[in-house]
Amino acid sequence: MERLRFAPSPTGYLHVGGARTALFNYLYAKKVGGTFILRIEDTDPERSKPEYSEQILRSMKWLGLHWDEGPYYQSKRMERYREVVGYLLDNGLAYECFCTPEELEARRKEAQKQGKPYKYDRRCLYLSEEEKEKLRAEGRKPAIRIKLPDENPDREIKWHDLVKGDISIKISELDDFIIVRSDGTPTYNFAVVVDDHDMGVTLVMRGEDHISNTPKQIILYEILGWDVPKFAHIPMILGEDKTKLSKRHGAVSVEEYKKQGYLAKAMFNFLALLGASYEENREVYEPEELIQLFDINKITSHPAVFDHDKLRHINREHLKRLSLEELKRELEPFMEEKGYQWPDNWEVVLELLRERAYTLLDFVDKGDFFFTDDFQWDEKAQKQWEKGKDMVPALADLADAFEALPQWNAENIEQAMRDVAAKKDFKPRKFFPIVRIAVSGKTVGPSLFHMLEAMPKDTVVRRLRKAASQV
RNA sequence: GGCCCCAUCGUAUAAUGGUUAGUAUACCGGCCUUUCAAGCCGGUGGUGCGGGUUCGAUUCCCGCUGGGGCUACCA
Repeated sequence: MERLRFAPSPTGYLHVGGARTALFNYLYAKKVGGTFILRIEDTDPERSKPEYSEQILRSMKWLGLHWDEGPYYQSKRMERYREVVGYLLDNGLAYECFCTPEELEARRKEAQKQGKPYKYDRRCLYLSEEEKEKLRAEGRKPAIRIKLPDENPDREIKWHDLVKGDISIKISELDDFIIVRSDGTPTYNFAVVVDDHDMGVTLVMRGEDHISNTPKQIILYEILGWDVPKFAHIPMILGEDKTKLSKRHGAVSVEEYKKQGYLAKAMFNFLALLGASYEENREVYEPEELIQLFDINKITSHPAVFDHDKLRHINREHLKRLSLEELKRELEPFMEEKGYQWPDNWEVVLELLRERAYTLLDFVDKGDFFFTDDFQWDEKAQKQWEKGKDMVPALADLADAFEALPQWNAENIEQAMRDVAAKKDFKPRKFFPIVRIAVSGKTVGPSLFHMLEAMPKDTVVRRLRKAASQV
């Protein structure tokens, strides 16, 4: 039975990179009937914030990344870490280090200045009890370092990465890294090993930025005599400029995309296909399909640029697939935000609007005139209106014609419009856009006759009269 | 600087030791339409460079270049 985990640190919102890592773990676990564990890595008291944990959990739920176990919090497992450290210390596998961060930083800088690679020099490994007591008396609080095996510096730490293939690094590249801070809290490389072991994790799937941590962790497993899990490192997500995706690239948190009107399903779909593909000629999938299709061997080994255009396209496709009831439900928060009310014929309106909507936000932006009299005229509409000023008075005639219609339907509407245009000697293609602007404030939108049909007659007449009087 | 990872149209990807190097998106053009979309049709655009191996490399090997990651008492 495979056990996987997603282990975010609550130092910020869930961003799309983390979401994709979580997604791949989720897909893998679901595909093989394994367990998906959620663990919050909050060992850094400086940077971890509870509100971020909440935010991350919320984003994961929204995306449909449901975990089977957890969330576990590392901050609640301190006793266990102490226990393991005790074992390491008692057996001479780790040792206290009294060097301060400042001293270490200075040595690092010095080494850099001389162009030498920096490694901790193990000076504290050889401290006598008296010396340690003296340092303690000075008020120094020791950190704890792991003692790396040093019998063969040429020895290579290697593993077969499920995404990257064979990776190896000489043990001499590593140094005695800190596993417990002087305040007693464990560091990432230590806590992660203890947790993954305790939680029975069989496959560690995480971002590529963790590759260099992997050898350290493998050594820890070895020193502790524990089984080493499988590893899979998935490539980073990059921004348009091909550097690691970050805030300066614009929207990066899952929450933001939700606010911008993206469907959870679409995000799920897009992320699952970012750095993987399953069938030619197809890219729109339901989450269940992606679970069935998931194959870790299909994940590419190079980083991928986050393409907003593609996301928009995928979102549009999912928007089209929704039933009108589902669509209405998704739209509810956006309508509420704007203070809009649903018209009785909301189905007709949504049908008209969704043909050119990329996001949920488009419905309330591009379709504002369906929901309120207080809609905005966009810039193009203003300009075109100015150019067609001479036709504006005719809108009053059109209002009269509309009022006289026995039946408010597209055919009658079209006929009335053509009649008025003919009577005034206007070309339909010149006159119709003016009508559109008068009732919607836009130059583009749904089929005009059907759009008008979908609006209450009195609203249309009112807007035409108001516009006509603006000359 | 050191270590590690990576390299196919702008982007995401497919493919094979021999193909007209495919698909999607984006872009451009046409049809359609009152407009914008959608749809249909068509188009521009790619194997980073240099060596090998080979009858033949985009594919395999090496080097280079380029990009990315890590280099913390962050995760």
